[in-house]
This record gives sequence, C-alpha cells and structure tokens, in this order.
Amino acid sequence: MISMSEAEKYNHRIIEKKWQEKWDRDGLYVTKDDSKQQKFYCLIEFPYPSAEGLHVGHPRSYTALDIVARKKRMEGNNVLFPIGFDAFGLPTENYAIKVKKNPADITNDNIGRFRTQLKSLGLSFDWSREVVTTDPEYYKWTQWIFLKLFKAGLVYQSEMPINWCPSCKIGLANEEVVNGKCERCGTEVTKKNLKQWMFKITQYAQRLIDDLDTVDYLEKIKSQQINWIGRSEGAEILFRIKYPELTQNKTKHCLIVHGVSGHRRENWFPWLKNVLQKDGWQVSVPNLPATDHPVVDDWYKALADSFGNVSTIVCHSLGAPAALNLIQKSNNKIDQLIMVAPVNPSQDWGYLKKEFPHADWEAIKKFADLKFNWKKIKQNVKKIVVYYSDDDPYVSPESVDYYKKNIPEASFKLFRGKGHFNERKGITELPELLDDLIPSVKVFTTRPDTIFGATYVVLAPENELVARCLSQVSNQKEVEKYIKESQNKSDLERTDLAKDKTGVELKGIKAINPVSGEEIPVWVADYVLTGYGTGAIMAVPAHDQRDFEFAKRHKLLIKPVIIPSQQTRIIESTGSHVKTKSFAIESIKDAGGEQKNLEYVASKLPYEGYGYLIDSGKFTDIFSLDASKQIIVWLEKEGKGRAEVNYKLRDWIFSRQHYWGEPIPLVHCEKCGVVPVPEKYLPVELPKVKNYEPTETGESPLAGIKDWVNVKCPKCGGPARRETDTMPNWAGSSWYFLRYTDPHNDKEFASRQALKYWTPVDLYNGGMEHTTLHLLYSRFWHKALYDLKLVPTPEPYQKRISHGMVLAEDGKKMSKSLGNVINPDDVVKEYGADTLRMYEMFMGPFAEAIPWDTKGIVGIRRFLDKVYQLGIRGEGIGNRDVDEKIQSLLHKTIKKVTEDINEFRFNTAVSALMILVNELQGEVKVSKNTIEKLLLILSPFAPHLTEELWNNLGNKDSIHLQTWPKFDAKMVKDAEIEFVIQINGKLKDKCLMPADVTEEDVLQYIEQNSKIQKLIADQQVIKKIFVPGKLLNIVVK
RNA sequence: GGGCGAGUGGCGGAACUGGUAUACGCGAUGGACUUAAAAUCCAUUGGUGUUUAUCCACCUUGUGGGUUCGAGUCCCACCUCGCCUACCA
Repeated sequence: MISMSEAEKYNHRIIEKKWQEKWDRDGLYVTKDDSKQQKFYCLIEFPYPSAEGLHVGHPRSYTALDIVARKKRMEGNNVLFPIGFDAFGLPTENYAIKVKKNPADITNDNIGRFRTQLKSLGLSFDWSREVVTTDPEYYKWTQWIFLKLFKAGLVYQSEMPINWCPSCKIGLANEEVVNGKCERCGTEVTKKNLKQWMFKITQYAQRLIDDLDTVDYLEKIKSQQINWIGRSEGAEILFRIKYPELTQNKTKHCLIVHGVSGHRRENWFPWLKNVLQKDGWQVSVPNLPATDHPVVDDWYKALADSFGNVSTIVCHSLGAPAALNLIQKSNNKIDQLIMVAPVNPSQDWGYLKKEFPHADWEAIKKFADLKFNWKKIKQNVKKIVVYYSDDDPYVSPESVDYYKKNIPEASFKLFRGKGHFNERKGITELPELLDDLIPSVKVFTTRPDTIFGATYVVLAPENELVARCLSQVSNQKEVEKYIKESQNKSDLERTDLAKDKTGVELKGIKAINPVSGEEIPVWVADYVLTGYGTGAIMAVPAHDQRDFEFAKRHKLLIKPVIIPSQQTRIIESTGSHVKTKSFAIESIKDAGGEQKNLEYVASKLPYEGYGYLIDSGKFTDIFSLDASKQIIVWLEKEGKGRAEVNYKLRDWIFSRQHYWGEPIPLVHCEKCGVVPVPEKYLPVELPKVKNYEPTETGESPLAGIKDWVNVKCPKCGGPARRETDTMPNWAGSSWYFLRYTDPHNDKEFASRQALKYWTPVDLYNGGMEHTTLHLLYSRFWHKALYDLKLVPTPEPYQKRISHGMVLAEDGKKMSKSLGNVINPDDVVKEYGADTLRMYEMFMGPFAEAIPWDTKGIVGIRRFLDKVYQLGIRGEGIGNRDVDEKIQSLLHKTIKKVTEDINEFRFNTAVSALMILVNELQGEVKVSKNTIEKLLLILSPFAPHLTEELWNNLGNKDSIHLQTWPKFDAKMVKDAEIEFVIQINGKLKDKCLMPADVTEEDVLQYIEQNSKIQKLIADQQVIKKIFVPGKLLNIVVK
C-alpha cells in the first residue's frame, strides 16, 4: 500500500504554472513555416471576448483540437493551431454605452482576461500569431478585401425595408432575427426603409451547394447548409391580367424592326410575333432579307408605311437606328420603344461590315449614321426600354453608354450572358421582354402540374403590380387600407401561422389562367412573401395547405386536379368510371350520394403529394412529374412561362448603423457617385467619438463627426462624404484563418506562399449555430477571393466538425440570467487544468450536448492522482518488460487511443487510459518503458502532469517533442480468448481457448462438457454455427 | 408544417462491419485504516425469483411487429424528447 506524505502528493498548482512558463520561454508551440514538412492546419472558431470571460463550454472544443494538434505534432506534422479574437460587435458596444467607456478599451481589458484564462488551460496555441479583428492592422485588410469584392461587382446598395430592432436601433440580417425577435435583446423586430449595402451571396448559391461534395463536413452540417440555401426547381409562369383600361379599345399594334441579318438568324421575332398575335396584337414585321443583296431602301420604306398606326416598336441591333430615325422624322406618338442590343451609331461598324459584306451599307448609312434629335424622340415616345447583355460580341456594355447618356430616363436592363440575342428564341431567353408588352403577373411554382387547379392569383402587398393596378380597382380604399395594415405588422404578426390568412380582392381585375384560359380573381394577401420567388403565386387550394385555408376563409373555388393514384377513382366510385368536376367548397357539403367520389377526393384535401392529373385538358391522366415537364415545355412555346430555379437564400445585408465595426471604405461624391477609398489610404480608422449611441435617424454615430465624415473625393477632389455604416462582425471572421498563415505581413493580407502552404484548413471545429451564418458567409467570401485569384483553393475548410454544448447541471443552457454558469477558473484552481481538460473530454460524446456534473470531476482527479503515484514511485519501476499481459494491454491502449483521437471519440480514449492505469496500479513492478509509453499517449490530454513525470524519469527534452508511440499488431492480438457457447443464440457457457481454435476442437470440448450436454440432452440439434475466434451457437428444437 | 438527431442501470455514458448488453466514471452500500472525519484502499452494485452462502433460473436497450442460428445494432409502424428551421409557393 502506498502511503501518501505531503511531498508525494500531486500538486497541480505548482506543476502547471512551472511548465506553462517554461513552454512559453522555450517557444515550444511557435509554428515555423517549414514547407518541407507535412502541414496540418487545425482551427477553432476564435472567441468573442465578452466581459463575462470564458465559460466551461469554451475549453471543451479547444481541448479537443489541442489534443488533435498535439498528437499530429508528435506524429511528425508541422501543425498550425492559432488563436485570435473576434472583437467587434454589439455586446461590447452596448456595454460601452452603459459604462460610458471606449469600446476599444473595454475590448482590450476583455482580451487580456481571456488570454490569461486560455493560457491557464495549457492549450498549445501559437500565441505569436494572435489576430484581433479590431486591430487597424487587421481590419485594414478586411476593408481591402471588401474593396476587391466591391470592384468585382459583388456589392450593391439597395433601399429596402430591413429588419429593425427599435431597442438596439440596428438593422438586422435575416439570420439575426429569431422568431420575429431581435437575436440580442428579444425586442420584436419591425421594418424600416434604409439604404443598405448588400452582398450578392445569391450569385454563389449553386456553387455553395455543389462544392459541398468536395469537402468533408458532418452530414448534418451539409444538409443544414443545403436547406438554408433552399434550392427549389419549378417554373416561372405568366398570368396575363385584364383590367378595364386595357380592355378599352386600345391600339395594340407592334412594329418589329430587326437587325441587318434579318429573319434568317433572328429567329426570336417569329416567336414574338406569334405570342403577340395570340394576345390580340396586330404585328408588322417588314423583313430585311439577309440574302446576298438586301435592298435596304425597300425595307426602310416598308417600315415607314407601317409606322403610321403602331403603338409599340421592338427593334434589335442595327434596327435601332432605323427605328429612331423613323420616330424623329414623324409626328406620330407611340407608347413604347423597346430596343434590344441597340448598336451605337457613332461607333465603327467594321466588325458588322465584315460579317455582312453584301449588305447595302450605303443605304444603311442613310438612316443610321447620323445624329439624332433626342428631344423630339423623347416627345414622341412615352416609354423607352433598352436591353443589353454583358457578353455581346457586337454591342458592348460600354457602347450602351451612348444611349445612357442621351436617354437617361429610359430603363436599362442587363441580361447576363445572353450574347447578341439574334439567335435566341422563346421565353426561356427573353421573358422580361414580354413584361413590357403584355401586362401579366409572374408567379413561381414548384408544381406546374397543378396549374389547372389554379383558381386565383395572390400578390404580396409589396408587389409593384399592386400599386400599378390600384387606380383600376373598384375597391381602392379597401385595398389601400389592407396594404397599410400589413406594412405596419411586425414580422412576428405576419408570420403567425395560427392566425387566419387575411387578404383582399382586387375587384375589377382578372388574371387569365394560361393553360385553361379561365378568368380568375386576383387577391392581395400578406401570406405571400415579397422576398421569395416573384412575390406572387398562383393559388392551388386543392393541393396546397395555405391556399386551401385561404380559399376556405374567403370562399374561393377549390378545384382538385391531382389524385393519389389512378385507381382511386375506380375504388371509390359506386359504379361506373367516375367523372370528376370542379366544385366550390360549399358544394362539397351539399354533395349527394352519387357524388361519393367527389366527397372522397374532398375529404383528402388539400392533397399535396404527387399523383395523376385529372380535369387538366390534354395533360389529364399523366403523372405529376412528367406532367410538370410537359407543361413547362408547352408554356415556353406559348411564351407563357419557363423552367426556373429559386433559392431561399437572400443577399447578405452588410450595413450596420453602429460604431463598433469596421468602417465601410467608400466615399459618396456629389459628382462621381460612390467612390472606393484608394488602397493607400487604408485602413479607414474608426475615429474617437464622445457618444456611441446610434442616432434616432438610424444612422451610425459616425455620421455626427463632421471632420471625419467630410472628405475630398479621391477621384475628382470635390466635396464628398464618407460612408458612415460599418460592417457586421461576420466580416472579420470571414477571412481570419487566412491571416493566421502570415499575421504580420504589412504588404498583403497574407503572402501567396503562406496561403499555398497552409490553406485549406485541414480541420475546423465550431458550433452548429454558425452553420448558416459564419460558415456560409466565409465560404462565400473565400469563393469570391478564389475567383479573383487571391486564394489558391475554392473552399476554405477541408473538414468541419462540431462540438456539443456544455449544459448546466440542471440540463438547461448555461446562462447568466439563470445563474447556473460554471467558471472554468474555479475548476482549474481546485482540481487543475489537466483535470478540467480530461473531464471535458470524458463527459460524453464530443458532438453531443452534455450536462456538467461537478461531482464527476473527482473521478478524473483520482485517475490523475493514480498516474502521478505510478510515475513518481522510484523503487517500483523496473527495467524490463516481463509481463506479457501488461504489454498486451499497453499496446491495445495505444491502438485504442490513437484511433479514438482520429475519430474524435475522446471519451472512450480516456476510459481506455483509465483501464490501463487501473491495471498498472495493481502491479508490484512496472517497467520504465511502460510508464513512458503511458505518459506519451496521455500527454495530449494532460500536458502538464505528463511533462512533470517525464522530466522526473530523467528525460531532458519535453514530452511534447517526442514521437507518438506505435502499437505492435502482434501484441494487440490475444493468444487466448474467451470463447462463447450459445444455445439458440443465448449465452450458456464461456471457456478459454486459443485464438485460432477450430470448430472440431470446440465440438470436442462440448462433448466433454456435462453442462452443455445436459442442456441439449432432450433436444434435437438442428445445426451448429461456428464464428471463428468468437462463438459457437448450437441450434436446437 | 419541414429538416436533423436521440431514447440503454439511480446518473453521465460504453458496445468494432449483426455475435458475451450495461465497459469507464459518478453515486450508493459494506469493510479496512483513523480517537474521529476527510482522503485512500478493498468488496458489492440492471431487475425479478429461489436458495443459509460466492450457486442457479428467467427477464431487460422507448412501444409493437418483422428479418436472422443470433438484433441495442438491420427493416416496418408507432410513442416520447432534443436541436435547427419555418406561410419559401
């Protein structure tokens, strides 16, 4: 028995302090950029340095990755395991306002405290690479990256109703609104119109989904991101609308003026003509033959003849100057001029002449190569629209500037990647064109197969069409009232599912179901959201829960068009094959016996699944999925719809009207507009300010500092104002892992070489709560940087795992308000950092939430006491490994601990170490070699204690510089095993057998085993199943 | 409503690709040491029944079915809980 004098007791206070200081002095954990070694980049989410300090949740994930980092080092890797602080943000700012101190000073204090706490845990961070987001040397590069992305066209400004917290006086991103309440303070969020800087994250939606295939994230992280991005495939469908003004005998005559290639290549004109004619238009298309010698004069004369009574002109390419020439020479007034990819008359046409050498260029010159009388043109045309494309080989976006300068009041619409339009056809390419010609509601649906059941259309109150129609409706006041009401509702009220769905009909206005031609009512209701899809839906009450509720409440037609299976009709019918027909909800109640099948269908409503179409014209009897495809094809041909993909993901609101954030490095100049701050003036530092409170107008407090706000425009030198919005704290955290690779670089955000060596991050751990915010945002930034060739990889993190929360002892979330927070400092003081570390690893599976148990800690402390006694007892340590049993267990433990760390099963690794130590403790003599191996595999978990004992055994170099022990496969294998005998799968007997025992040997053993013999004596043995090295199962009857 | 995950002793939890369920730790009970307590060490500890004992039998992984020689593990249905998300058309 071991007697315990005071001197022999494990004193964690002395040991831990001693070694922490020594490691620090020796720079034991400073990482070198040694490109010859295999790198391993191991990253934890850097903490927000709150005033409360660390809580026991932090050390859980830090220790876990510290263990991984330490083991990787011992396995010969060059490990980067950095630490920093994400210090901008609201809590600090709110605290600063409360205590009237500078947030920068508060941040400094908090970081100081965090540093001390983190260092007391013995984590092997490389502190020389520490990064703080509020440091101007750091946020200089945050601003620099912002400008790069700004110049790449990924940032835009938009006046929009944003989520507004009346208490924090801050605009919130969608992600910061929890159940309609402010994430921080819980106040109900309202709306406020403000100009906001936005990031086009939606442009990357598809890639953010697709590239998940290339990385190793936990499945649930992937699926959560995919869900959040929310891709859904369906169709955009146009419902023509009819309202009184339109039906008054208005001229609908369109003149189509095509370009120099004529009909031969511009095959979208026949399509357009067809679509317009179906809508009741008169269409004139004088054709410029693209054959060898087109007679341009004749064509132009034909145009002039038609011009007399047209209301609309659509022109393309070189047709635009021809049209403009017509308009300026005449006194005819027309409604619209739509110019698609108009050529710039003042530019050189060499490229066109080359393509069409036989054209009559002299004649073309007559109408095209001249200066236009813009004043007169504007007088003659009510509305001008210009479409252009960003990859047009003939008309560059720059040459569109000619029109922008001369007719700035026109609306200019950019189509990405649509070429010169000349070989386009159908609505798949040019849907917006029809917006200007045929008034219609555009809806998005994932279920085009239900379109025959669309019995009404619903617009979001914010849909611009509502405002456009307002003067045409007979119940104008009622509609206006409704719109006002829903604008005043908070998000919480508007999304309250329990409440009845309110709405108001636009009386006098009808939509036309594009497939059935039926006239259906148009409603405005706030259950339709303006931010998703097109802000309008076709309502299919029979097959959508929400539409169903709405239709019931407002007594609208419910028309089933899908049945679960074709058999339904036959099974449920009373006699002959059943006919289906449309019925209103009232008629369901009145339905008589002969309508049994209808009752059946009605009882199933709303039926949201797939099935077979009924009552759907030529698509009847087709299965949903096929029907959807066929209906889309048909709609495209008719110019009434097209296949479309939608994402739930919204663009990222990047502006914060607060002080404590990175200033957005932009300047507003009266003359030049928005001008980026030139790189040489970065960083735009936060000025000192007396008052950190946001202003009542919603502007940031920076707006009040005149000598900071007023600057000279960097472009023209004229008077300008700085942008006073700051960035959200997701900005600094979107790229911090890049800075760690080269944290002191003052020329670049990180050198190319460092990035190439260290990125991507090999292992990134963080909370699940960051899956849809931080993780998505930083993947987006990284991809944008990759596209600009500023980082070498398309994905920032190769592997992402997540840790479970540490709950309070009552199983609830730890929170200050509940008073159940455990402070790690107390645990470190009383039991030691090594004990805290191991306890946090032992408490349960790393990925799951586990309640804290203060009593449970003593078990770990007892274990470390035992280890200490083992390591310290001098006379008990022998030189030779004699005991095979112990050696076998040692090697099994090495194997288990190695594998468990690889798989992040830290709890079972600890238990394996306990088993080994329990065993060793019972031995009289244990070899030094065995103790050392134990210390080595324990060292990532308990770095201080193992270092002390390692040193005590006479080793000079740190244990943390040693090589990770390998297990001997031979030692792991047992020579003898416990062999199991079962009868009908139930355990009956165990016996010691050689590991490679044969079936014959076992059978022989059984024959001599009276117990087994007795049990099977009266039974009939059917068969025997032999599992080598495990068991024999005797099956009896 | 949708998505993801989990239900194993008094508690936290183990159990590899189907093969000895309850490892390891906490707690509890008894004992040793002590004037005493703490600490430490030893023993017992899923349930029920039987037995004067360390023997023996049966039952047990949320519930009910199924597949299998054999199921905590696989399949189907259901119940409960947790997290995320939400009028996303």
